[in-house]
Amino acid sequence: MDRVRVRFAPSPTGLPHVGNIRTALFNYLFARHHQGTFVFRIEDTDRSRFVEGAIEKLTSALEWVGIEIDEGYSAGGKFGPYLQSRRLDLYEDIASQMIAKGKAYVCNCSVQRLEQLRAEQKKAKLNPKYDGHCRHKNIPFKGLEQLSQQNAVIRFAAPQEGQITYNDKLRGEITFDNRQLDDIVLVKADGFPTYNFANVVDDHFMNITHVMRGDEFISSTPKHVHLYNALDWTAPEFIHLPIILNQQKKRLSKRDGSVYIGQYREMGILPSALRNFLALLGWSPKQNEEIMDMKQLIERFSISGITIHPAIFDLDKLIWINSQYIASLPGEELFNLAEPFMRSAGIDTSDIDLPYAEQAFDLLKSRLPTLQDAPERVGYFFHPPEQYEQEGWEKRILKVDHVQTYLSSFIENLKSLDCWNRDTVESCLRETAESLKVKPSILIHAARISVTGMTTGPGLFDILNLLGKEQVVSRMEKAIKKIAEQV
RNA sequence: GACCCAUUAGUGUAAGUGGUUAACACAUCGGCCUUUCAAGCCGAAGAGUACGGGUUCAAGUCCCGUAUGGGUCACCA
Repeated sequence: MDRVRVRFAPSPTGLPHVGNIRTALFNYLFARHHQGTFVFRIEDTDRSRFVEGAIEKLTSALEWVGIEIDEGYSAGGKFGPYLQSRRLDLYEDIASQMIAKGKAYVCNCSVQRLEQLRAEQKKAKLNPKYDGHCRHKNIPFKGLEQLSQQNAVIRFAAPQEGQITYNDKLRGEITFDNRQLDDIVLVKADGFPTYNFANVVDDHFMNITHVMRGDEFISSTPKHVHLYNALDWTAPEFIHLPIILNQQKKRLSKRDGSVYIGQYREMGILPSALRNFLALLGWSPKQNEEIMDMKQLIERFSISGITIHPAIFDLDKLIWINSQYIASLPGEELFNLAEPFMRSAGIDTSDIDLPYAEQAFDLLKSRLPTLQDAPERVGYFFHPPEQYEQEGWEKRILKVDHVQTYLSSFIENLKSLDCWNRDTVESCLRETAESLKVKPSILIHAARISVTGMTTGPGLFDILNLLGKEQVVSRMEKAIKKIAEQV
């Protein structure tokens, strides 16, 4: 096999979608697995759909999930430019060569005529298809720039009989009847090439060996193969990736919540987790291990593991993967990642002691599905509880006889502690409970909600230890005051 | 409508060229651990492979049909 060269070639028409990045990731993993090259090309041939800033967002989405561009837009390389709108001369050159050889022709059919033609064909229950009206009119080609004045396009003189078969690496041979195919437009009246044309020309000149793209291109691939044949070029290998559907097996849409990469970032999904999840969307490794870092993904990725049925986007699974990654992170790193989420929830982290925050996150990380959950779940390490969880407060405080007495004696005993650590705090609580003749759990639960405002969380002694004597005492005193108000 | 692609427990995926009682993960349920909630560990239940034919000693695996879902038939990509 030649040295692998693959490309990710999105059009800058909107925000980067999970499907886009999944395609990019598969290409990237394949390239890296074979020590090949990952090329990033921008297909901006539709000027009406161009969205300002889209290219930058695409680039940063790739960067965020850890895909490095070896060659292409923003990275450079010897097959550039990698922006199709800057390669117009090339397309013009190839198109005129094709016209000269009778493989393409200028067509000045009006849009109205084409619409009418399609309407009639539809009425007659025929396949909508260009009828070759201009195929033999030999309308002169005066260059791309003249096309709009001529109100004309360039069409491919496609083979009209026989069959075309191409090999899809995953599905095997796929055959189409040439009569089904059309004299597709190669260059539009605005002088820009169509996807079908530019994609073939660029893949050829950029020496692309494998085209890995969404399976919506299965039906248009025979047209591309015809173009390669007409130009006497060798076609690359084709690999069509399954579409991504939602759990209702419908096309993933905005209504499903999040389809754009940026939204996952906002949700507190780690890039490593999203990448891992995306890799599993339409691909499965030979072994059963599902948590894989980039290195492992590259090592294990192979075309034979790609699925051909639709891949279903399972958000629960993504969150599970995310929690696995969060739990495996060192507290310090987790804190850095969570800090923006803490800030936007109104928690001031500017003068937090780093080792302290680190420990807090170490305690919490096995119960943190996403970074977005951090403010709510670790908040009490950064500020006293503003309110107490209603049900828990009733059950663990209001319904417990003499609870104020219990807490008060616990406070007194804690105050007299010389050495404050997890063990001394624990034995202090257990001794207090014993002298009060209550089960330790009564005191534990009451202390937990008093100090954190919550009924769930890490082990109480870890919490008390980290919070420190001063905080613990003042929080419990505050809780006692609140009890007094309510009794 | 025509053409092309797909269809395995609730969900996602595995089962190289057809060959033991269809495997793994998520979710679910139970147990252990424990002050709670998670995590972790152990275990359970759950499909006979969309449906109907056929080929074969033997079929998720090959062939045909039907159903369902999806894609393409643009001067979009």
